[in-house]
Amino acid sequence: MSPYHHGNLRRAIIDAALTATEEAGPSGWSLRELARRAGVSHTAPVHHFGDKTGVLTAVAAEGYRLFADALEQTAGDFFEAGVAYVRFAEQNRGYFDVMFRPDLYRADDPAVTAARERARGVLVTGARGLSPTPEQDRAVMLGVWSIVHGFASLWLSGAITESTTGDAATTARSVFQVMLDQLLRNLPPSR
Amino acid sequence: MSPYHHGNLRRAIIDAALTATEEAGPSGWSLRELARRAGVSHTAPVHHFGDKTGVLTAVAAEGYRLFADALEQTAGDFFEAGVAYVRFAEQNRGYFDVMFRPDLYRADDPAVTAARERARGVLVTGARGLSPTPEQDRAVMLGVWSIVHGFASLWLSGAITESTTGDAATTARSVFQVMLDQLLRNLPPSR
DNA sequence: CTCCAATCTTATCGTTGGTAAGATTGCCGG
DNA sequence: CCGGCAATCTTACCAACGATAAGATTGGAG
Repeated sequence: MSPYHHGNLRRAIIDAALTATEEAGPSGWSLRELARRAGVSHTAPVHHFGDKTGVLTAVAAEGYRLFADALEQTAGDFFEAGVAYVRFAEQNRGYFDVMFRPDLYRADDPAVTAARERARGVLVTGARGLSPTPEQDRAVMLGVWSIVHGFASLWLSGAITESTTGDAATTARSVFQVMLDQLLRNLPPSR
Repeated sequence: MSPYHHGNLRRAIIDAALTATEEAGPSGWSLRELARRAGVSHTAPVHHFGDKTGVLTAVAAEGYRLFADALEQTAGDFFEAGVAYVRFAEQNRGYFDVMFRPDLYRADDPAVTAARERARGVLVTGARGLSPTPEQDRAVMLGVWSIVHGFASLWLSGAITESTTGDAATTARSVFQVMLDQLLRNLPPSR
């Protein structure tokens, strides 16, 4: 029937973790359940991930890679980077729900930190020159990050969805417009 | 030695859940461990909470009550309500880490929804009249909520702490100042 | 003082994460 | 073509977990 060797078990387990996370959250599934979904014994994933934390670490690493890709593709348009942030969260909540829960995985994993820093870079460079004074660069960066991340988090937790029609990106656009309008318009000419 | 009846097991279990959550996150402890910390058998909590989800529901309910209290005490000063939001998250992360993870508890619990709506009320009424036009009231409310919640979340996840000296409230103050400055200053006179 | 209801314990079950030891198979060097 | 090694997967097992059932203890109302 099914061959002894799965073929691409690593991929299958990660995919199973993603769909399971979308269905019941990162704490709503067991490693054994992922193995069942992949059609292997419950210890087969050990060889690829070590333990359950390893699976979540792999999900986080892959998530941050895709996340950084999505942000970088907005190339320069800082407003759209914010929208992309929210869109990623909505369309990839399996990744997102794990990524920002560092207590669930090994946050110091090299693959994770590398991709995370890449994503962070888009925010940092994008916020540079957005603030009235250079001293406030950091505050603006944190502010923009906060509003974007906060909206995405609230959306995923269902706090916003309830009383809203349309997708997250559309709603986010109108919110960011009001909140960042003056900030984006009042750019000092020299910076 | 220890009496058959604990005295106030419900309180003891909730407190144990809070400290355990602060130490290892809401998924980092077992119901049996809480019972051990309280010095009772591992099934004693059942009578008070039903199951593990019941404990987390009780934590969330109590958290939202304290949260609403903290927000309401800022009475009118919307800026300080935002700071109080962040301060609550920092000083009560045991509660906060559970509250905004509705997949962990029964989010439709009456006690939870009541206190949550009370907290939400502070935000909604505070944001009213803050936007340039009445049509944008909702967008501003979501925006302010997003930035405040986002900052608190990022702080707790350790994303901000790294490169910052001082407590969360101080940093939040400087961030909110930059981001909400113009919004708070440009209030239309009539509203 | 009695009895009932609240509270807590012991016993047990199926499931989980993790480890150890062994079976299967792809594949590389000869 | 093939021998053997390393990667991959399995079965067997363990302690811990969440949950349920049945029974023991105790405080308090009448």
